[in-house]
Amino acid sequence: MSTPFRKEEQRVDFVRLEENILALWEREHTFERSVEQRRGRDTFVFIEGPPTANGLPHPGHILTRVIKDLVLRYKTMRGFYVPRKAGWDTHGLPVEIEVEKELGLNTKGEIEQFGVEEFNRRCRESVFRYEKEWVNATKRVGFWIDMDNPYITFMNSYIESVWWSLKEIWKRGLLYKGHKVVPFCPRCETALSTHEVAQGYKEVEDPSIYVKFRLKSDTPSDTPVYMLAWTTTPWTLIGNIALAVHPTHTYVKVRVKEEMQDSILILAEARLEEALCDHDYEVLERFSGETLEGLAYEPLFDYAKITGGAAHKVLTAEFVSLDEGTGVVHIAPAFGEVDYEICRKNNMGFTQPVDSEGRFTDDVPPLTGVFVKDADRVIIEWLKSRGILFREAKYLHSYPFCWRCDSPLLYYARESWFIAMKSLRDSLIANNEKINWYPGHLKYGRFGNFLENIEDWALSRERFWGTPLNLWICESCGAEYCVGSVDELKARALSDLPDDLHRPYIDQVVLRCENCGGEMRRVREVIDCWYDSGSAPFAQWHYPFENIEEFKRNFPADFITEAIDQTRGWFYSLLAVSTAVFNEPPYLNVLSLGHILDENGVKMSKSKGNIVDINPIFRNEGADAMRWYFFTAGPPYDDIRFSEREMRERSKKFMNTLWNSYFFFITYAIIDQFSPKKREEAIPVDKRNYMDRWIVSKLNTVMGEVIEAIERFDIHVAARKLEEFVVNDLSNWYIRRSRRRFWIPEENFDKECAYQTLYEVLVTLCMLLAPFVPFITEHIYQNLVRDKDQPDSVHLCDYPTPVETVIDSELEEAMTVVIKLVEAGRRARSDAGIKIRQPLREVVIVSSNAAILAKVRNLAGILKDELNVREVRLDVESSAVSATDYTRVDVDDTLSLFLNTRLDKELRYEGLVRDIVRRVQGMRKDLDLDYTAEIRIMYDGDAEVEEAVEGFRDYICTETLAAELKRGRNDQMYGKIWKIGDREVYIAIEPLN
RNA sequence: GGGCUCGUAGCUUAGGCUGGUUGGAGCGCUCGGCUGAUAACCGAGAGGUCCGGAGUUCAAAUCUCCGCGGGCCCA
Repeated sequence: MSTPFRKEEQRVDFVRLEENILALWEREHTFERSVEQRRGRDTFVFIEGPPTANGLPHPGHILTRVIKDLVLRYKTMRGFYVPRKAGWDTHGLPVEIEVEKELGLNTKGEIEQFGVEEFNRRCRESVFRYEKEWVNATKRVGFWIDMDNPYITFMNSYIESVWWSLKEIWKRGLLYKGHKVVPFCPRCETALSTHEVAQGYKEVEDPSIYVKFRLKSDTPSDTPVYMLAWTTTPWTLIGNIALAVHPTHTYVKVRVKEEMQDSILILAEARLEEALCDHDYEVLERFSGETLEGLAYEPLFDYAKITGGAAHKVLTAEFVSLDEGTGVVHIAPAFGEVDYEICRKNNMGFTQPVDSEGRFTDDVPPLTGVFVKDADRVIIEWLKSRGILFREAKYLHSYPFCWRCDSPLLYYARESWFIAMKSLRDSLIANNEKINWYPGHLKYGRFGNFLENIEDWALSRERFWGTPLNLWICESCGAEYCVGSVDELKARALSDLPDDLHRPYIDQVVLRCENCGGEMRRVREVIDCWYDSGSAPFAQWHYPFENIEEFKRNFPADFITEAIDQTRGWFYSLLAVSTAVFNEPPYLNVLSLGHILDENGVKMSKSKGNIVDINPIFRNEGADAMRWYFFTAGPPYDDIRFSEREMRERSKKFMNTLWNSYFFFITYAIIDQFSPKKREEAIPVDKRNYMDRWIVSKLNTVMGEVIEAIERFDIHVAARKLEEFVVNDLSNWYIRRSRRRFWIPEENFDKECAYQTLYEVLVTLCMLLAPFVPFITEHIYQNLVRDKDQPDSVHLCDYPTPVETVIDSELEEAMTVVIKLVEAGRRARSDAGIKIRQPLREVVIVSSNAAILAKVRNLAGILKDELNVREVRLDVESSAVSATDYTRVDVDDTLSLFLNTRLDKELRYEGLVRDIVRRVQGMRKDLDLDYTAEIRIMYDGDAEVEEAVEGFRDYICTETLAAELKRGRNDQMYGKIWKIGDREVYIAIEPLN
């Protein structure tokens, strides 16, 4: 009879193993089959958060991918149908910036000169370049996802779905045009993302001026009263629309001595000292800020063309700070986001005296064409000459500069299209109610708070590479039309449609205005790429133009996961789009992951140069090692400090132990030609010995705990339970305690039980571990399971579920007690200075708790073996144990162990013999003998040695596979003189053949 | 500046919701032991202001507040 198992190397090359498994999966289409075989079952819907393909994948991306993979493999094994469509986020400024760098372009003007057509072609190309790296890493790490049919946000079909959804929003009147204040680089003529802004802060000195705004009064002859405001950007005064004070803080009216004359000023009481500096003053009145509300003041300049509302009034606002300035804030809606907001809330007007290059427009004749920062000096002089500059100083603060060209950024209002998310606030909150967040605090914490204070979504971007905003405006009558599909566009276009819906082609498409018959042209903007990815639930299906049923079956998603920074990113954009279009939550469970930090707990970033390269890890440690490290390092929702050393140690221990357990089995199963039985032919678990019953029971208990933990996304808990089982329960206890059962040469029932048990445990363990470490488990499974009736991949198996009938908690508890007693016994030996090899007469277990004693009684054999004692005695009280002969160790209040440490001649001889056997075994190993090789032994020593050896002759021969054992010396053999205790023993061996 | 979150031995961490024996474990270190699956394992030891401070309480790593530090998001 031939063995069904293939031999294994004791030291395995995990990297090569993984490469072989990758090839196997490829060859056998294992992934596709794992999905297909569940078709018709309940669907577990997952949406892949499309990676932004503008850089190489780093460890954080890998973490996200393996967590996704774990959950999806697990759900598949649990019987769900889990299709997985890959996705690529391909639009957006980051892609454009990469291309700009390559081409050496800096401004939008330069891009237009270069040609939008070619520019966008390169953007499209660059995205594919990075995609390759992603595909490789994704495959290598074992993330099973369908990358042959991905959704790609730049595809016409995707764009068409996005257009459709925007039209739905437009039809509901939720799409409007407004202004948005953005950080803007006047030289590059482009808005910067907050991320880019954050890169460019510098300490600079700016002017700090205190300006007097004269309040209007009914009688012009009155002594003028001024509001004293403070600003560090004098040029923005041209755009002043209002002043703001805090509603509840105390303000004062003071008489202040100035060089020429006294003046009456109003400012916050708390700012008096600092703002008035050395000036003498006299407080005339005190009042709260709200008394000032609505007062009108004289404009500083009359240049501004103000549209859409009132101007030059005092407003109240909570954001007014008393930490600096005067407590009176100058408000210019064109140059500050809070400024813009407060004006809008109070129906104030708007004025924009600056053009897109940061120069004053024709509206400001003396300054026309002057760059705003250069106007500061001029404006200060004007104010001074008019006597309304109260004070001038310098102010040191950090201010953002363009990371690319180093120009100071301007906060600058640009026209922008918005989605009125504020009006959907209640729906957003209601939909959030239906979502389970992991970790739970996000639901009402970071995310919930964000929804409570939601702002309208500034949707448009004045850029090139993005989904074109599908709005056409009539040149004659100003009518606005949102195109919701390609067909619609075709029907109204005056020319043929381009093959590509991107700029610049789409900009050529002119529509006939239904209103006046005039020509409609598209607005120039593209849309925020967050809207693209937020549309994934339907746009990946090209809904509603295709796959209507497919979409309905896959909405809402059961599960998504990304890193925590996506809370206001994709997690939000999904909810926002879905709420606006369907008024449904787009996902029901969301797992937010922590970030991967470097070894020192600092975020990995390009600029810090601390990004760990994952490719060497794949080459040296392998994917399973990395996966296991990520799964066990801590809760998935906490940050992980990535340490390669830690990763190696953590995974080595687990992977090696798992491998060695398997290797042990394979080695002996081949020797014994063990072949696995079908379930119905196997020896029933309850007929097997207690160790077998224990490990099976433990396995099933752990199984339950693992499933429970994964369902809660406590992946670290599940992984650690499994690791503990493999290392402690299986390897270090079950196999170590049971190995002699495998060494018995002849066939017997107990050995069969041991083989069957270890076999079953290993196979089941592979299934339990398959979602975590898919490579090694597949490899082991491939060798262990050869039956044609069984699935031919571990990933095609059902996830094991606990069998209640084999769980024996009594036995598990008993074993726990026994393990504690073994530890106590070892300690007693250590305390008494007697090594384990020396047999002892007895150990006495004393407990007042009869139930505990009963448990120990059944497993007393283990104590005998582990503690190397002849007898185990149980007693309810310790009085029968004499103090002199026994070493006592307490396990707890109710359980103690007494080790009899008295040695007689017989025990000493046995100890001596054991030492000799141990030396012989070591020498066999020195000679690299096969486990089954027979040997001849020569020994020499004093009379006691001879007496001991002769007394245990059979024992020695059996243990060392010796056919001959003689006293004497032989220089031809491999010999050594050993020091055992305080005597010398000569031992020599040679193999027989 | 604001919100959320994390902060336990040299390192990685359990426990924290539900306050209550001497705060567990792994790696590393020292000593001793064991070893024919296991560069593995076992025993002992050194190593902790549980980030700091205040409060609640008979009792705080745990609950509350205020700081400090890391992270994320937002200003």
